[in-house]
Amino acid sequence: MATERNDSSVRLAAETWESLFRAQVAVMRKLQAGPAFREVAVNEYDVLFTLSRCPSGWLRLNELNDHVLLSQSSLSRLVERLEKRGLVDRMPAPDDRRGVLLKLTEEGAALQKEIGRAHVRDISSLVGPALTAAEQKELQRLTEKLRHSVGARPAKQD
Amino acid sequence: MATERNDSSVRLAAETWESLFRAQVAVMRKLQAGPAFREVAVNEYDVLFTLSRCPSGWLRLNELNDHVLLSQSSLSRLVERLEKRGLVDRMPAPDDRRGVLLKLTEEGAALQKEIGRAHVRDISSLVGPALTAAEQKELQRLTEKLRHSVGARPAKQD
DNA sequence: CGTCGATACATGCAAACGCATGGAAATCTG
DNA sequence: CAGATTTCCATGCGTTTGCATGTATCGACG
Repeated sequence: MATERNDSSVRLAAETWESLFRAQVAVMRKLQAGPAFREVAVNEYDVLFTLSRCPSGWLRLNELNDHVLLSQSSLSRLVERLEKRGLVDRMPAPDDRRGVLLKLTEEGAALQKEIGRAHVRDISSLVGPALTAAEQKELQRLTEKLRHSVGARPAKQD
Repeated sequence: MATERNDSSVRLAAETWESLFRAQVAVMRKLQAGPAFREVAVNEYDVLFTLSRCPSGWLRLNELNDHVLLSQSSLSRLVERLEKRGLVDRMPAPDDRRGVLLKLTEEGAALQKEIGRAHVRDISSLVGPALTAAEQKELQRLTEKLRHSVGARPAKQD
């Protein structure tokens, strides 16, 4: 019975998603317009950011692809560009010779920090005035819960 | 003092945004993979959807652009494609001859409904199990609040 | 050990995108 | 009302993206 859903609950889920999506669009639009994304595109920064948050420093291309809204081939070429710009280093994975490990270069880490600072400031100036601290915490909790539930699910039955 | 923000509040806002963004990515990834978006891309469906929700039926290209995360030129060409496929009608705006009015054709409206149904089902199967009804309502409230606050703001000072 | 399917990444190619710009119409200014 | 400025949409052009496919490696199985 948990999987059975009536009209109103289906409608609620759809409206919730649409609201989340539109909010994301609205915020993203402002962020993109800011000066922080002159040098690197949003997807590129996203990759740099994800690499910067990786504890070991090295990350598989594969795993990176789970965090970014890009196809495998596009990510492959995006990383290729970042490498040519000297922002990331590549290395064949030691335990799986199909795999590729990625790591920020010094320059890449520096650029990420620099853009990250401006980025965070922009975000704060958008989100800060919109929601109280408690509301932000609650929004964070709900979106994390949503993400984990969605990510854990093994896709949808065909 | 309302505009002054300390480190922890800046960090909270950034973490909140990242969580929202990642949740959006996770859900969008699943939605894109579904069979609903074989015929039309997400951006294209978004346009059809927005037009379907327009009370008068006709919508300015200009206003449409506020809802979609696309540049003006890309939207222009996207609409051009939809027109060639017979999904939307164009018409010069009567009161402003620079403007263009858009409306779904019968076929476009039918396609939007068909895809919309599948889309809503997919969303429900992702969001429904993740959050309780109360949580979904709260998430909707918070994201709406965020969107309105961000949208109302006249962009950022340069 | 050899074969077969699955997985990880790269690449050819057409489609879609953003930036810069163009032209036409509206609006502002003196 | 003439000229300057702004707004709205279209278009040229180089870049980025996704799909389909290719190549190499891994893991499973007889």
